Amino acid sequence: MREIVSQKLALAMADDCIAFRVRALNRVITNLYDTVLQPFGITVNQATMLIMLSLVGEATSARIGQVLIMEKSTISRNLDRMKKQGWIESSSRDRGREQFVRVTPAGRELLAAFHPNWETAQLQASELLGDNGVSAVHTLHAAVRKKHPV
Amino acid sequence: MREIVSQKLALAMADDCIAFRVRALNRVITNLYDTVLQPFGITVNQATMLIMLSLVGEATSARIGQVLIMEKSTISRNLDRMKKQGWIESSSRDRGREQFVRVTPAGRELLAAFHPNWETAQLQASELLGDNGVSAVHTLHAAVRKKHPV
DNA sequence: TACCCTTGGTTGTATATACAACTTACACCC
DNA sequence: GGGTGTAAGTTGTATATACAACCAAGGGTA
Repeated sequence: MREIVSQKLALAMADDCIAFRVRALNRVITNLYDTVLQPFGITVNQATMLIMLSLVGEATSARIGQVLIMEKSTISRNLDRMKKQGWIESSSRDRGREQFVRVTPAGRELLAAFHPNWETAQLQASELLGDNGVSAVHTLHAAVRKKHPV
Repeated sequence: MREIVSQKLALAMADDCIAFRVRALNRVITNLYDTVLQPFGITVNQATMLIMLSLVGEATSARIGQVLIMEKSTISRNLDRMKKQGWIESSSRDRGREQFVRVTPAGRELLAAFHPNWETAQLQASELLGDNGVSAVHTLHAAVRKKHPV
């Protein structure tokens, strides 16, 4: 009896679960990008941070978190790895507890270097998701953005 | 000069990047579910595996990977954790290298117990994404499913 | 039978992620 | 000035994830 009940619940959850679907989507898409970026020794996550920093010039950890919707401890450790690679550096504009980081020339070179591969991944992702799928992704991101304003 | 070039590239990537958006979406949605499931000591990932196993009765690691689009090493370690919790057990139907797992009664009880909280997360996610967003998630998942047939 | 190949699973290593606890620097207020 | 609180970052711990390397079992074939 309990088994029948849990079966029905399981079926309902499997049919509707948003998290499962978003997570599977994330794994597949992340893999596409990580695969094409792998020759450059950078992950798609770090590439995203590099792109964002390149755009804004320099930013604090907290600012990166707002823009990219990332947790501060994740950012702290990722910045460490990127500094070790020489792609970013601490800015001289630090004041007190705030530490500004900016992209180094090597970081900018890397960004230009991996751009074609990023295009490849974009193309693969677009083909996989279709035009409607791609705009859906933008719309979905805009929706979560509302709850995490920049 | 190089800076100007990399700026333009960065802008293009930031504007269009599918991976960044999917990954941010994943973080936000995963968080909703993990938060409401936290009192039960289960993560949304493990809950997904529990639901799937409950539906199919029993399955091998490889089968779980096909259905949930998960890498075998991830599954191996997650099954370990779930066994330690007593939610699943090895089935007697093992043959050779294939190891079937199935949900225990305790696992079924847990599933029934957390169902209301899962509903809460579903509601929150639906409100966040809107009706169109929710169906977009289903469509996107169906698209990746095509490349990872069950 | 012996060899080889494929498939299922585990383990090592590294990144990504989140929460909690902690440290430190600033700001504010009395 | 001194206490108090808040905000920025770091570090500990645990899960999730992927790839590579490995081991084991089975199957096929010469």
